[in-house]
Amino acid sequence: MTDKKQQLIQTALHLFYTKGAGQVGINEIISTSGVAKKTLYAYFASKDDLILACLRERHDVFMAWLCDELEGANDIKSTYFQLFSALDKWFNCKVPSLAQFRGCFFINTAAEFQEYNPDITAYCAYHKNQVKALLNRHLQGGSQQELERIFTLSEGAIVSAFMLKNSDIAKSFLR
Amino acid sequence: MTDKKQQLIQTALHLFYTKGAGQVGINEIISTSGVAKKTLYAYFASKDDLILACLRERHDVFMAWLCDELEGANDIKSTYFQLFSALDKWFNCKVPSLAQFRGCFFINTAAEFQEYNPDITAYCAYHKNQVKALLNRHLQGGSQQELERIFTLSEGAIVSAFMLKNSDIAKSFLR
DNA sequence: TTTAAAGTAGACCACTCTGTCTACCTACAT
DNA sequence: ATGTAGGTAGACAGAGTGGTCTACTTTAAA
Repeated sequence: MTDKKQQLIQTALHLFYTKGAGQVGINEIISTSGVAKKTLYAYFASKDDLILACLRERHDVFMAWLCDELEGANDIKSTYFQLFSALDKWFNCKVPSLAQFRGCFFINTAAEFQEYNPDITAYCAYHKNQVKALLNRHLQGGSQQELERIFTLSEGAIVSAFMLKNSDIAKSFLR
Repeated sequence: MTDKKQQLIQTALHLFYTKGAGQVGINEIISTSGVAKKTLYAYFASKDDLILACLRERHDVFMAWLCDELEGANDIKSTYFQLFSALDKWFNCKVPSLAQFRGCFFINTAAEFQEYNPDITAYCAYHKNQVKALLNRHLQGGSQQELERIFTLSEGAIVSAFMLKNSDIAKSFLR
């Protein structure tokens, strides 16, 4: 992984996440990153290809963070508590690696691309399934219903925190 | 409200909802609706203005439907049951007035526009608050926590049904 | 010192987009 | 009958898009 490639991914991810992938043009990415357009197209076949790379990058960072936050949780109660404690930190911008909270990058991107680019929406779905699988690993012996409930509640919290600018919503599930 | 104006709103809403507002151009709207471009700009100041009109239209239709579905619910249990029964019908495309399920129009649109157009995101937030207020009216005497829980769970269900193409998710909260 | 790989700057192409404008066409009330 | 309001068709401007290409520069290994 070259220096320039990483530089492009970092810059693009930041812009895509804060403004929405559709609102950010290639020219903005190259001028912000200071990398030439030719170099961008040497590493990425298209803008969509770059978006996919950003989704993968975000997925890796997000999963690493969430894995860490859920460490040690081994039943419904502890998983539930640690999950919403983690979300609360995220919503209140206390997790530097996730950048300033602007909702879920995958939900936002999937909403923009709908079925225009199936690869992108498929990757967004993949991410959500991975999160769900991680939760399932911690809910040892928990029912499928419990998993569905905790996952869906966290999805709703992310969306609500973003749309209603209610960054303290996760707290209401901690009591 | 003129004939042509309604025609434009209906056509635009359908296209915006199924493809995403950003993916639909003015030219597609006029050619699909059979209304001249000049007429469109006689009724709407800009594309964003038309999007706002579509959000308002969708809000009216959606609230009328939800109001109806929640009729008679007067405690936590009945509200919860009627809400998720309604969502299940929506997800499985059994509500003609809401058109084929493609997630929440307001969440999708807010995700696309982020802060690029504050009027649009503000209206999307307004819609969610109205839904929440409606639920609150049915949860007579219910705690704020119960309201937050049921609202957030339904938001999560809408997002999950769309992203994971899991149209039966609402059923798992009925048992 | 030479050579090749990797990068830069930015002109350029073909296309799309929103929004404006001209020219013409009804329908109908006065 | 004529004027007016409301409509159509579509050319057009101006800005912006993703992506390609040429020409030049830097870097570093052989």
